[in-house]
Amino acid sequence: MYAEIIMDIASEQVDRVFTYEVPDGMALRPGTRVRVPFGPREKEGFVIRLKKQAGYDASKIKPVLSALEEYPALLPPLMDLAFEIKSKTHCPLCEALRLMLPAEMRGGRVKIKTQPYVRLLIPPERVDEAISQQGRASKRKLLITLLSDGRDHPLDELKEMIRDVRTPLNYLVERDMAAVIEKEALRSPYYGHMDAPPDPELTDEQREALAELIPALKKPGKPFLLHGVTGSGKTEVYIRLVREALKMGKGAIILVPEIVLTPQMINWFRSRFGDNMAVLHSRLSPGERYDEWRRIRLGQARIVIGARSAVFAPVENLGVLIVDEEHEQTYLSERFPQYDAREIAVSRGKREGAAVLLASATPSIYSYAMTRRGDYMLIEMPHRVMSRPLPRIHLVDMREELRRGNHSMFSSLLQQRLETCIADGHQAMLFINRRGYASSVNCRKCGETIKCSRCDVSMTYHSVDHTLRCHYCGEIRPMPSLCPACQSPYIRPMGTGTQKVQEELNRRFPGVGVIRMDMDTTAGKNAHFELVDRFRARQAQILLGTQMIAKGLDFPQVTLVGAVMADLTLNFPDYRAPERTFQLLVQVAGRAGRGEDPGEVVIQTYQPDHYAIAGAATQDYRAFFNREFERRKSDLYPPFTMIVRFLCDAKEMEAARKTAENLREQVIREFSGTPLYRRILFIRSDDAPISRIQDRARAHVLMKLLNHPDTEKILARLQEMAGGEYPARVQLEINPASLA
DNA sequence: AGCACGCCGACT
DNA sequence: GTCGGCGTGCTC
Repeated sequence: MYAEIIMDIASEQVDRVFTYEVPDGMALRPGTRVRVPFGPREKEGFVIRLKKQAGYDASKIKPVLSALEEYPALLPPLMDLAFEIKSKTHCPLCEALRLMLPAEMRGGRVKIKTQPYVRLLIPPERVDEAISQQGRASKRKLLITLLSDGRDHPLDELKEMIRDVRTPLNYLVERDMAAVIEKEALRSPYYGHMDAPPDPELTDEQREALAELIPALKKPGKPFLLHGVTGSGKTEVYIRLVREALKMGKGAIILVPEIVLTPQMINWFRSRFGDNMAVLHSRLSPGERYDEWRRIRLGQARIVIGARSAVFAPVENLGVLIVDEEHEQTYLSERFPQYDAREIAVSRGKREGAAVLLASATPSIYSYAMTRRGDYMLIEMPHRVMSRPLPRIHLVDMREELRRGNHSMFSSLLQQRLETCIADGHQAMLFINRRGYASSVNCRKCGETIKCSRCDVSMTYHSVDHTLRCHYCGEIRPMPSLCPACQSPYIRPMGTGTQKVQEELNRRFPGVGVIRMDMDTTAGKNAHFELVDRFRARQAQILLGTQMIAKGLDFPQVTLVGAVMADLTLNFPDYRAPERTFQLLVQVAGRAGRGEDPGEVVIQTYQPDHYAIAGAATQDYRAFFNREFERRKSDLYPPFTMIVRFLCDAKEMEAARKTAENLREQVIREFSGTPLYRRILFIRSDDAPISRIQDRARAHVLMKLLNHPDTEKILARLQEMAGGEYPARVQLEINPASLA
């Protein structure tokens, strides 16, 4: 018996099968990971296929050394999916296969899950003496007493019994009276069972949605797009659908955009499904991730909730794949191979006969367009649960405010509504999509803008520590007092960010608690949860933040939501700017009025007539879609075309530019005069909009290709070109999330 | 990806 | 005369 093996080496040069002999008695199946001799070394590889005939010079064939697991790590349908990804993105097969496994599984260093335990080092006969020596340090006495039973105690357990146990423990550890040791954890990482709340009564809309969805578990057809307004109870639909799948003995995968943003959803699922559920996301420790993956692979957990990469979770007999907030950018992988988790979900669902449900309050233009073409089935839930009204939305024209002499960042309406909200004891959320204090620092004399020395972007002023920061590379510099170019003292911060809004709030509403949530205040591992908890516990009346507060959060006490500068995203140089603006504003508005009291939203803008902003104010998705769809068609943007680019980066701009120019010429030379050339609507090479990031110069070749079956051939060739040798590093991006 | 083999400059 | 630069080429 022989096995065709792909080496676990990410290189095009070994991206082909190698034939090995399977020793007698070794049970191998396709998908099993193996250790094999490869050249002078040993390597890991994947069994792709078994065969009777070697089909290769028998004297050169070596035997498989061992299987790395007793079960195939790759399920057959996921292997097929890897082949599909390879053919779509033209990456080595090994790279596609790696997506299916937790990273820590590779390289032979399978981590063993450990947990800190505390052990007392004082001999039993001297314990009493030690206790009496602690004087009035009651926590130390208690700790020694607890540990004196001779057992090792889990640190977590001690933390629950003694508040701030770290202090007495450090004291004992420093004096060699106790030690913290890592032991293999025997429990699954679960916090025990949670009481399931009673099932809520379904609304008519939820019932109708389920009536369409549940039959698809038995007889899958086209993917579904569920368009349900914020607060319409989509999560309950997911739960019922998953429960039906379980009843049929099938598994489920639920993708969420960012785990930290959806703790509530996780809790809901955990309380309903308990240990039958696994969670996969980047904040798990490597050991936890591996354990969760194994629980799924071995069938102990049939339900998976996770971020993007969970679409590859090894669930057998998959019944349903759900993509929550399907319009989110996070479903596009930014690393290579670049994949779109939504596309994978659709493909995997079709391959494995599972129902696919994409859902959002603000569907992506792409997915909604698919329902118009009849490729996806549309389900609508236009009303909130408990007949709660959608919040009332006010648009404020900030140009008008300026004309009336109000030069501040708060319109008189927002100011007045904030006052009322605070006086009524309610809570408010303020949203501004820029962190820091100001967008840039400019000199009023010479016009100089202070830029980062390593990136071609203006630096942002941070008032807390009076520094300038680059949001691309993290460089921090003190704020200068003189213009670096002309030495004049007339430099000052321009624009508005979260910090400046906070300062203004403190001035206008002295004594009112403000919590600011942005990248700067959520750096720590749990900072995000702590801030959310503090706001929920009403320790502050105003939550101020960037887009991280726009989504998923559910604070019943919030009655007022303000978008301080709604135009910020609209002015991004990106064809998706209107789509993003609309989505963000609708999501932000959806944070208001989720409890008993009705909500109110104030959107401040300089472009109240823009269809993205006016559309968000009326919450009319369909009208927005129709308008945006027409614009995409007339301006030739996706989904009618594909935006493709070679991104070239190098130490020197000259190398990046030369590479880009070379690639552009190659493309033209290759296709001009062929029928394929008509598919290339546009090609040009240029410095990238951000021409330097982290001290790498960036140039690109931007192309627009007409969507057509032929286009595949062009992409395949472009992919090959990207793999060539150039003075700069080259990456081919297809419909990238950003063109920066 | 490694790691060999392989053909040209500065050292004992 | 030898050590070593890293340019092509192979790994079942």
